Amino acid sequence: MTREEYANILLPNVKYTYEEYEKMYPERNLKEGAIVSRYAPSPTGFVHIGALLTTFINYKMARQTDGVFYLRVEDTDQKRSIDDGINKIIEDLAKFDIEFNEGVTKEGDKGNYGPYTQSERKDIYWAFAKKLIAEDKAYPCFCSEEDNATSHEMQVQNKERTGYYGKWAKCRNLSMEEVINKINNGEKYIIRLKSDGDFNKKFTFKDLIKGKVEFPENDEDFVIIKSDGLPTYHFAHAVDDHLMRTTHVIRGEEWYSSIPKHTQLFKLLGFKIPKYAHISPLMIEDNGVRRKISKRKDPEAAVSFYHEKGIPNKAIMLYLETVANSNFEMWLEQNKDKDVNEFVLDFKRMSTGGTMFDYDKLINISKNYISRLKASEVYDLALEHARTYNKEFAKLLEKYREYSINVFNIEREQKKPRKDLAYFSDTENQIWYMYEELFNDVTYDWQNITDKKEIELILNTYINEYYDINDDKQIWFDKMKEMSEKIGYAGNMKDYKENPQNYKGSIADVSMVIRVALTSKSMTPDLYEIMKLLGTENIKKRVEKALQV
RNA sequence: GGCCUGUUGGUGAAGUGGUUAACACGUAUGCCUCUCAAGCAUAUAUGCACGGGUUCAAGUCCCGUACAGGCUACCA
Repeated sequence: MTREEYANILLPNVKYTYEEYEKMYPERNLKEGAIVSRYAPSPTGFVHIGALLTTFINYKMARQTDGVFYLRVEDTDQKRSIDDGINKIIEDLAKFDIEFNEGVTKEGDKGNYGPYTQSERKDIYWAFAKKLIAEDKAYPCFCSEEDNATSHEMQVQNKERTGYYGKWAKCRNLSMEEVINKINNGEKYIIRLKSDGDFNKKFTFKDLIKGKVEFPENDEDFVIIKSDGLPTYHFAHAVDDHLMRTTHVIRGEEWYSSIPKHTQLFKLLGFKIPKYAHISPLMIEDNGVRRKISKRKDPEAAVSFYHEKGIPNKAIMLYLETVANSNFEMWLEQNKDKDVNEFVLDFKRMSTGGTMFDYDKLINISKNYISRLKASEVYDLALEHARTYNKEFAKLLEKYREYSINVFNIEREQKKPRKDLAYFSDTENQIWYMYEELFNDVTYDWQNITDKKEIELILNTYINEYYDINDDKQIWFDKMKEMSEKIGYAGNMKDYKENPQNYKGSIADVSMVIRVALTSKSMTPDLYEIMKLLGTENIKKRVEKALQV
């Protein structure tokens, strides 16, 4: 029996040979330096912030080099897969403007390197597994779970390294005849790699982010084909990334330790080793302990958390970009007029340790981002958020579209726009008083001036003698000064601070009374602009209402 | 237990052997034709985890310790 025949018995009914597959998926014809990268999730239907970071880096690297970014579904673990999970992932990523130019789409596969779903590539994996068996670089293993558990226990007891290697690799030296006999007896088997590595030998490896490192060679005969016939991650990674002609494998740090396995597999398969970049995880502080952000424990791990909070997706991307390359912030500062996409991401500037997830920073970025938008854009985003999370308020926004846009425009179109809205779940809280419908059960906190007579004096004097909707801002302010002085208040803060005993208070106190009467709040944006929008009728109504209290 | 990696202010970080350790966030105070926000100004590090060593000179190179993270599955 030749080794080819033997391989055929172990992995029967394979349609094509590995040589044929190699021909089917030729080298890509891309310009020098173009990066082919991918996002390869398990279809769990859930994108978390760490995955989004990794995906973004993959996407951006391909894009900035005119390369290819594709989506591959890693569903070799059927237990973890969720129906429709991949569609959810595609939708979520689209919200962040992450789009694929190849791979799985909602309408099926796109591109010439498919199928892009691992469960549909069984024949391909088998073809390459056969090659390894024929070359005596892989072998069937009949060990049961219990066998392995026993070995593991003994290894722990003897303080030896755990794993299926060396003398623990019981099936490694089975002869072809012994194997055939076992198969004829109906024994189940998996395929393991016949490792040629020596744990006591080291090799150096260069990671694009972490730099040069030494690893011991892999001597474990790890599984490449599982009992369900599907490949393990390791094997699928080697075969797929080779055949799909991936140039850069950019993935989470949890894979870093698998480098000895992966490079060995590529070599044994005769593949060119791709470049690797391992991204350090996003960390979170939990009771004084830093740990990797976790989907299960941390609400902020789920991308949906930010959606609910109303942090714009673009702001999240800006934050992730600063996490990826901290000089991005400085670049933004110096290139305000340029498109964000012009920023070039650099592996060398990525953090080698875990980055603490900085929520305050995210909020700050979001606040700045929103402040640079046009009022109509803010309106659109606010409405979109309200439609899902605050339906009543959404109705108001829709009913008063133009008016609402004007509200969002207060102190916006100026060189230093106002920055008080950081996320859209806060919208109503920020502007509710601008809507008559919501201005019902208000209470007034008059701050410094508590005497009712004074309040009446200020409001009446203002409405009857000074207020005119047609005043421009300067006149409006001059009048405020004039009135303050007339009724015994300092017209400007300097005078008041110099001789407080000469006045009942200052223009600030007078303005405050008007502000509270009109909005019921002591902190608002520019009073003049608010009044302009409220209009004479509402202003009079609100003053009356305030006087009745 | 083993194998890798990391450790600069409250946080993210710049820094790759040589003056007073960038910058941003946060915090505090002050300034401003009204409040708040913004803006501006100022302040905010027991000398870069700790202990040794190399060097004329070390966050910056070497060794050890501590702490943290990842991996150590027929999961990805």
